[in-house]
Amino acid sequence: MTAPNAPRTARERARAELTREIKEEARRQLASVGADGLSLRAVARELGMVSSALYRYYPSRDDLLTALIIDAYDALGSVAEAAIADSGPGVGAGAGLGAGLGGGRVRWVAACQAIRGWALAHPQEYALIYGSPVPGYRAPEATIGPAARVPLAFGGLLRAAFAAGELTVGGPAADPGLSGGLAAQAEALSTALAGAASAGPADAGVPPGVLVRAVIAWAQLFGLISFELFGQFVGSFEPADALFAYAAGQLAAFVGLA
Amino acid sequence: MTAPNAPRTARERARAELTREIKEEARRQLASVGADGLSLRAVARELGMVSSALYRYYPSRDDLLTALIIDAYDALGSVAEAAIADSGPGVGAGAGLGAGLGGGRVRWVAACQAIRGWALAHPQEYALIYGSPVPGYRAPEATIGPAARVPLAFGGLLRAAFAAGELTVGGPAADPGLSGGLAAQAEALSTALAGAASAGPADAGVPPGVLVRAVIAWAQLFGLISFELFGQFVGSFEPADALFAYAAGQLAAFVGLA
DNA sequence: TGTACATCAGTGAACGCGCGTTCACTGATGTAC
DNA sequence: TGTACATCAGTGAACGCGCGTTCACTGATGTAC
Repeated sequence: MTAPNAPRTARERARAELTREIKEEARRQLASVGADGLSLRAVARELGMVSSALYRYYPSRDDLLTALIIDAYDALGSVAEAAIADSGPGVGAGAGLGAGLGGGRVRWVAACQAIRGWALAHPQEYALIYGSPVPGYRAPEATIGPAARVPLAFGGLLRAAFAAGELTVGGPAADPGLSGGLAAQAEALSTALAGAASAGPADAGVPPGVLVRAVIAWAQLFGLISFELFGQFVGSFEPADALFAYAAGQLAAFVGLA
Repeated sequence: MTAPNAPRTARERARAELTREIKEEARRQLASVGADGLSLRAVARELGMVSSALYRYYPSRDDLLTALIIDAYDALGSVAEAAIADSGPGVGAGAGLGAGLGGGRVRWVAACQAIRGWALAHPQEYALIYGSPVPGYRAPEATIGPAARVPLAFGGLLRAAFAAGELTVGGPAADPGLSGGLAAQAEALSTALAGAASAGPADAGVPPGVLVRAVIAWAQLFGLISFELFGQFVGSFEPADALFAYAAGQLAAFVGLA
């Protein structure tokens, strides 16, 4: 049996290609006019077809938007995953700058930098998934999986670091501990993470305290990127490279990555 | 001389009132349809006037939007300022929960909570000023002052805490120090802050390291709020009250407020 | 206090625009025999 | 290999909508004498 999704006939090949081209043109327009300015008619115009023809490929404008959202989540997700994978276990132990740092910390910083890099290169796509919601648009279920890739990547990183003994649990002084409700939420998330990851049942979950801090750090990461992208730093910390590098390191320390 | 801006004639009173009513109706619509859905015609319709009449009050749609943006910044700014002022120096030293906490820390947490509270109560106004930029809209200079109120309030808080000896400078271990460029940016911001505040020339500025951390904390605050508001916590940390309370405390510690 | 003129708020019609979506159609591509 | 039919991509016109903004107008309110 050959690949079941490979297009065979000329018609199928043309359809697959146009479906892709429409999405690419839509992405191009998204980059210049934003999500609300995205128009089927403009996309069709640019592609040299009549607007009604697009309906053979996407049943509505919202479906096209959904495709772009899923693509954006997937792109950012694989960027983060690749950054984590590429700064492998050997890097931290190697010579030079990385010496003395745990692999987990190196991977954490690499992931943060990679995410910021993607956001700066694709601001409108970033805004599409992490900016204010498009009014009247309700994200369908199909976006949930792709949206979870970045948090899952961080979760996997932490699990590995914890297993390797690189996590300083409850490190910083003056940690008042978690309230009951917060601990419960963290526990629920921990088991969800354990279920989603391809981990054996004996694999211990990350302690809830670390998880809570990781969620905070995750939100912070996107807070920094949004501020930079949406212009809150104009006139002070711009360019924000140094600020971001510093913050990424601080965040790693905050979650307990030595 | 009486107040020069007080309306005297019936015409002037009517004009002032309608200018306000238009803005209020626009704010109401903003809350339900978002910034892009805001339409002059709809506002006029709701007010029982003809759309062209609005042009006697606001020269264009963008001017109306600008008025809403300024109002939103001002509302959030005064909420933050009030929270800081109301949790005065005596609070931290009082009995009960606050015992042992510095006034600066109490004020910090109060400001964070107040900002979050306003954002949850006015999500669309929050999105207007801290969400993704409205495409095609360029914020005029008049928004700069109001936009600065929240950062200035935090800045004043830190200056007061520093003067009171409540700031643990360079506290947490493993602080790698600031790179040259980052330190320079922080210094520039510090002098700008000192100039903006109503401080005597002998008033010492907050150390740059603290300032950098404060900026990071500031971005984090809005990262958390945005995640909560824009739905990234759906299904895990929702409600986010406990998470936020914990994070606010951690942030205070991060900037050095004991 | 009364009158003549200037100012200004609000009207209603219109301009010109772009949008998403539907629908009957034509012609090309694919499939079964 | 050839023919008959089914499938599907793309066309072009149209529907119905709402928008921001302009403009000549009327009638009411304010001001100066």
